[in-house]
Parts: sequence; C-alpha cells; structure tokens
Amino acid sequence: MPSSTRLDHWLDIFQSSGCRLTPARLAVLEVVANSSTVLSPMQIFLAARNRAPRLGLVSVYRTLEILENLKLIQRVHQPDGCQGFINAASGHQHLLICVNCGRAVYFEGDDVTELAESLKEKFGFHILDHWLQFEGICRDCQSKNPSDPEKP
Amino acid sequence: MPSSTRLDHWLDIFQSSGCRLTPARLAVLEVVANSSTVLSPMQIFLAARNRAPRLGLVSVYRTLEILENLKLIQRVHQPDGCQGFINAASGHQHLLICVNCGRAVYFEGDDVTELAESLKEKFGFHILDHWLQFEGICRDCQSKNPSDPEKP
DNA sequence: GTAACTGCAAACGCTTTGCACCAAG
DNA sequence: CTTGGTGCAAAGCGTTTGCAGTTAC
Repeated sequence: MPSSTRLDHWLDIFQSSGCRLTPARLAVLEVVANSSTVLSPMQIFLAARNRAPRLGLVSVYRTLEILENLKLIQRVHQPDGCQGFINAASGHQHLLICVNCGRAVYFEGDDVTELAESLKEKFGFHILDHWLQFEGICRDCQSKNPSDPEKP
Repeated sequence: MPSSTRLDHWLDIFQSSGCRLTPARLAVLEVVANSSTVLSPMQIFLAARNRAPRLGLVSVYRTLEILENLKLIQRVHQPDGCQGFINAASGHQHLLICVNCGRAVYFEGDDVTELAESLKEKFGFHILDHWLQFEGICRDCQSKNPSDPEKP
C-alpha cells in the first residue's frame, strides 16, 4: 500500500472511530504512516514537530495509544528496551528489522499458524498470539560503513 | 535439565568467568535457576530476599546483567512492557508463555532457520538474530478461573 | 456551545549511578 | 591484602497524569 493511500485510510478509520482530527494528531499520523522504519516516541515527536511546531511529546504518546488500539500501528520489541512503533501491515506481525537503520520489512510466514496448532496439541496451551521477529543488517547498510547510523 | 543440576552448572560458569560468589548473587541465582516462569526484577528481588534478607534491589539488577551476558538467562518481551527474565535453554529462544501464570515452555522450531535463509535471499538482509514467541493460556490455567492469577 | 483535545509541569516508577563500607579470594 | 561486590540514597530517564486553557465539530 502506498504511503499516501495509507494516510487516507488511517484518517478515515481515525475519524470514523470518533476521534477528532487536530494538527497534533495529523502530524503524528503523517510521520508514522509515511515511515517504513521502527520509530521511538521521541523520534516521532522530533519529526512531527516540524509539521506542528507547538506539538508536545505528551500528544505523541496519546496519539500512539489510539493508533495502537485501532491496530494501525504495532509495538516492536527490541533487544535493548522496547518502545518502538511501526505501522501495522494488515494481520501480519512478522517483521524483519535492520538493527543499523531501523528499516523494517513485513514478510509472509504462514507456517507459524501450523506451528501454533502443533504446540496446542503438544503442550495443551490455548494460543492467543504470536511473535516472530528477525534482526539483521539490510542490504544498504551492509554496503555502507557498518558503524554509520542512518536513522531518519 | 533438573533445576539442581542447572544451579550447579550456573555456579560453575559464574565462578570460572571470574565473578565472586556472594550471598546476594547466590540468592538470585537460586531463584532464577529454579524457576520455570518469567520473572520481573522485582519478583526476583522479593523471592531472593527470603534467602538473603539484606539483599538490595540494585544487586538483583547487577546480577541479572551478568547472567544475561553469560547467556544463562534471556530477556522476554511481553505485550505491555518488557523486563521479564527466564533461564535460557541452550541455544533456543523459542518460547511459549502463559499470559496468566507466566509459565514458560521452550520448544523446538528449527524451521525458523530455513525461513531465515529464505529471507536472506529475498530481501538481502544479513540475519543476526531471531525471536519467536507464542503467548497463550496453559492447560492448568484453562481449567481454573481465567481471572485467577497464579504468579509464584 | 460543549465535549474532546491540547501543552505544560509535576508526579511517577523502574533502572542506573556514586559512594563509602565490606568481604571473597 | 586487594579488588570486586554491597546496600543505601540520589539521580536519571522515559512515560503518565492533573489541570486550565483551547479548538474541532
């Protein structure tokens, strides 16, 4: 899905779920919808403040909470701490993340549902959710200086 | 591996890596080595304080850091926040966690390495690490009151 | 007009650090 | 004896909350 279409889609869902569209929220939505990398609340704040100079960090947190509830973004857990967010591909949570630049790629991995089924039988667990994440270095970062961070 | 053997194993590695064995550290090691559930630093602190009454929370953090570096425990990321720790099965990071009681089960999932290989070809990523985690309700918790927490 | 939303500042909780004392080896 | 480890207290940091003013609808 192209970024512009995604933003329209988000605005649609956002408004029809009863949320008011304000400059602060629009700025956050634009930043997150147009990014294909994992972003921290602070990164989102800094980027969104260019579009809405009076923006406060608090509004970023509150908007992210709404977006997470609407399933428009998903939380990404990283080796160190964990408050990264990325726009959520429909239904999938299988991510490939570059530890150098933060770029993220969704991929298909339907064999996971088979695995879930066998776990259910084997251990008697009722499976609610799963999480598959790969970390590595993307092609671009491999060809550059490995210690050159390229966060957007 | 039985818990007692694991503790011995840990003490072995711990000491031969140059770390001194103190009452505080022993208490933390005993608690974590003998548990098969995901534990937060605070839970570990409370349990370990029974064995070493003068224990400080700070020592728990410091000991966990050492254990993580020695790969004896692994960090578990949970939907909400993420500072859970569990003793690490050798080489495997595939976990099945009960969201009710915290019990964790390691399982085999070697198909993940195949998947990693295909991702490498498809997207050009150099894969460094992966993470597969299932969340659900274990058999015991299914048969009990679902809202009855049973944290150890 | 009104309820939802805002930014600010302060509170909060978890984690880390500085330090003087202590004990493992 | 020496160096690494301890607990305490305080600092640090990211996140959340209370609030009075503001704005989308």
